[in-house]
Amino acid sequence: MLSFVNSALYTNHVSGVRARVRAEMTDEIKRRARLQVDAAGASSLSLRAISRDMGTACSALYRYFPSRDHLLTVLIIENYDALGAVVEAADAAVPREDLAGRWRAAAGALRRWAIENPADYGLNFGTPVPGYEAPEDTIGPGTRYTNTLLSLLADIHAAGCTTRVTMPRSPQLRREYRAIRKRSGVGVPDELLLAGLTAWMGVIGAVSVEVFGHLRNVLDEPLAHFDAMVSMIGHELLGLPR
Amino acid sequence: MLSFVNSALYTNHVSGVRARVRAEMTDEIKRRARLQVDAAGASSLSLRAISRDMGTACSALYRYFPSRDHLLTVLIIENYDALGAVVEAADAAVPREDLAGRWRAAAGALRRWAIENPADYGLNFGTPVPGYEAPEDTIGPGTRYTNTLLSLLADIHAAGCTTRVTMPRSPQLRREYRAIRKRSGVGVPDELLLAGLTAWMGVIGAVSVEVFGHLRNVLDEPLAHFDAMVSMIGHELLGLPR
DNA sequence: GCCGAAACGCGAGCACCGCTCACAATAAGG
DNA sequence: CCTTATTGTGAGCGGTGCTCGCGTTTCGGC
Repeated sequence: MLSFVNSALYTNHVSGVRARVRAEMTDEIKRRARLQVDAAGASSLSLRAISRDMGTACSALYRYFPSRDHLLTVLIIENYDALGAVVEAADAAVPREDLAGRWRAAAGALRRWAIENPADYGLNFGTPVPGYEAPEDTIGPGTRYTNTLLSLLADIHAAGCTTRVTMPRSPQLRREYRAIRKRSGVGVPDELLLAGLTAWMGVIGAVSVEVFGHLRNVLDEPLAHFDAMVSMIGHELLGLPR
Repeated sequence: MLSFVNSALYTNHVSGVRARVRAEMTDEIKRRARLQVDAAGASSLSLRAISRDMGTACSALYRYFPSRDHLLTVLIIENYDALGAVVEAADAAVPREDLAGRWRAAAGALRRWAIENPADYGLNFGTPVPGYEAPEDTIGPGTRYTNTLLSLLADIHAAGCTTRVTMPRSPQLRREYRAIRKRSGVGVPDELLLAGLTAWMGVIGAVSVEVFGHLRNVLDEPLAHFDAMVSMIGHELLGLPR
């Protein structure tokens, strides 16, 4: 998929009255789209409904977004950015040396954002739209919250925390981890990388299971369990002090 | 939502030619629906397309399924059943006393089913359809694969495996876990329950992250990491022998 | 075997959707 | 001022889920 954001059309010029009203229009469309997604899920986002609410012709919206999927892509990008912002802020609010507190804060912020924006979380972390398949524009912002977790992992390693986790004797897996280190620039040993990936997937799984409704007849108040799980993962897998 | 499966309409009588052709028709609709879901995702399941392929009027399908959502519900129930079957079979194929092997087999079977049926996995474990919200008919079959994991957890406890995991001093969480024990009838201690829930959520998270495409620029071959993670969780959290 | 009742298939139709296109109105810039 | 690019419009195409009245077919009890 081409990066429509930077194409000739759909580009806001830096100056001029027309550019300003165009930006306002774009924001208004996104705002109403987000309302619809939050109210009834991404699958029922309707450009016609937006145009009806705005009092314009439905075809006018295609001057701002080439298709419904592109509008969804913009929402996904903004979601990744918002999630990255809250995770970064939560991490930054804890003293650098309190590694366990930073881990708990980052994981808790991710969960809180998901609980407060379930439709947005579902849009980014749920079932992908069939023909859609994540355009290039999304992978950049998508790494923002994972970068926070990765640099936390690097700090954990730098602080000398030792994992109890051991690596299996798998050359293929060691090659994979080496590639991750190269791409991310985070030089943590294999054992800590395995622990960190497991911690990440555990948090994503816990949040997904809760937000997607699979805990309805299991836990009445999932927050207590989530906190216990995150603390436990930090101590048992990441080697953080209690 | 009412349990339409047992309503006066949509119920197959036990005898008669008409009942048989009705059952065949129902199966044919489900078969083609599953083909559509696997090909293009659940959101693009179209009763009209099914009727076109079958050469019948689209309104005729409503004699068999009251709505598109009810057809999806039936598919979800069958998915839970199929997943439960493969997890049970994988667990049953390992000697009872090989607890670590059973854990690896069950988790691996869940992942394999998800990889082989990504659209079905997304249907059951992904973003829920907005107005939909899991009717009562689904929670029964939905517990089948979790029951396998729960009884495995009970066997782990009965075998005397000791978890390193410790519980936080939270009366609320202990109350929640007591309720889980009561509902499930599995009498494992709080620490093992915390470890087991974490293990379950870790597996769901790992599978979701992979199936939903979030590992594309992270891991080339996620199987090796998944196996390492599952083994590590079994050893470090569930207290299983290596 | 007959006959009323239930189930069935059909086609038209309603309201909605994404998206396209020719056309008119409008604003920007040389 | 006037050309040119941008914007808004409304009709229209093909698609969707779903409803309803109609005629037909089959079942079950008498």
